[in-house]
Amino acid sequence: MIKDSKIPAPTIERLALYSRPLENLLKSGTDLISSEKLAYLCDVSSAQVRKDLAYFGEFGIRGVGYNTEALLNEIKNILATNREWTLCIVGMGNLGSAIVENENFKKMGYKFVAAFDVDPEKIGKTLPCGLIIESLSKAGKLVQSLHIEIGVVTTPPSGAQKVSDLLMDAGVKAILNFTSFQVSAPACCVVENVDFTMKLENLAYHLGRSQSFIS
Amino acid sequence: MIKDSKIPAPTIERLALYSRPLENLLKSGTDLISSEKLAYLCDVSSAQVRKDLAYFGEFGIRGVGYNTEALLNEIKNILATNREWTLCIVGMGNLGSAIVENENFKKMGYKFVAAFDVDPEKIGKTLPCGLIIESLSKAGKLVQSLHIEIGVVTTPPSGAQKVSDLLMDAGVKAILNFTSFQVSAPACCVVENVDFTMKLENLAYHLGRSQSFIS
DNA sequence: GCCTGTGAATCCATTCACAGCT
DNA sequence: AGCTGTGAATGGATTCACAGGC
Repeated sequence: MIKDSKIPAPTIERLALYSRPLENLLKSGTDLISSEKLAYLCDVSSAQVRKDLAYFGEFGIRGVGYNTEALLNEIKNILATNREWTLCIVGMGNLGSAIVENENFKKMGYKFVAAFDVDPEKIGKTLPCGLIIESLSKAGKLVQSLHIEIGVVTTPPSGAQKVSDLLMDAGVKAILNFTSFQVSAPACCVVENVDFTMKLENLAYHLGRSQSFIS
Repeated sequence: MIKDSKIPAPTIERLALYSRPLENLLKSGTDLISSEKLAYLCDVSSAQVRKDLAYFGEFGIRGVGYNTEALLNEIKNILATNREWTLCIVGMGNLGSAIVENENFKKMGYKFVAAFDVDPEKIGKTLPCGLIIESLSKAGKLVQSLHIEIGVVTTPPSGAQKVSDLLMDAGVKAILNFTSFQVSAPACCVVENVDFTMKLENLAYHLGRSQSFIS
């Protein structure tokens, strides 16, 4: 199904991007879409859309466009988002709680089956979603018995690497890290770091520059 | 202070990255750092560190390295994070609430001065941080009177563009968008889209591929 | 005529390798 | 000797432009 080995990382990110408007188009009954239109909806170039898709096959019809539903299915298949994934989360502060409760994740097939913390105050409490907060010391066993595939880290930054290592040792194959500490991992695992204070610093940079033009 | 116009976007992102370990090094009393060491801590190449910094000036001493404190200050100055920024947030669901409460933001100088929602159930409620949730209809006036510079959007995706437009019309110069809808903006404004379900899809892609090697 | 798929050309970012300073 | 700063070389990704099929 997949043509060949080396696909640019930005291409993968954009596939996820493309799937968003496709989902909407499908609901609204639009069953045909051109690269031009999809590109517009995602704020990229049409050549980019065509090239990205061409890495994985020939999904379109020349002179016509892409079938919305078929294309969306292909993308989901490529991204492996047409199945359920089993996750756990460590660090049940404000952010962690918000993330487990997020209905969107569940809708998209990301299912939290365990929540951990080290704070004795929190351990044992039941979350609105029904999960009971477990001691982090149980993570090793639960990752195995519940076949947890992805670990989400929302601890303070100082604990991020240790927690990630613990989860990966226990068998987790991917880490989604929300702390400001850049987590590293062996080649067998994948890590995504999502530090959103970094995004704010980016905004600050641009604002700072445009303001200095005025003064 | 800044050498010239076109600086690569990845460079800006990495400056924020560099500031994290520098902050720690400063606290631990390390007052000298080489590009090699800093690179190691951030998981990039030392040439990359030097090139990134060289866009903005000559901060190091040949044969010696960089002064930790001076370098951190330069970076903060470049990113314009050595001052306070005034923010508001729209959409007080789980995620929105978690973000306003985030102590880290405040510590870094990002100060929320208003929180909005459209849900009459939520309007008027007081948040733990002390802010009262206001009706979105008051956003126009409050953005002006409180000199709000950055708007954070944590609404459902369907409302993201409308809310962003409203905030930008009112005078906000930057949007941090947490919804899955890709918000676009006029040239005078900056938008950062932080869709973390996209990060999960990325992980799923890699996991899906490595599993298909086994089967 | 219209729109996809794709080699070729272009653009951009990273890495190399070394000159220059301490 | 050690480490920065930087032109030159390399490697990737995006855009161009058009051939191929509807």
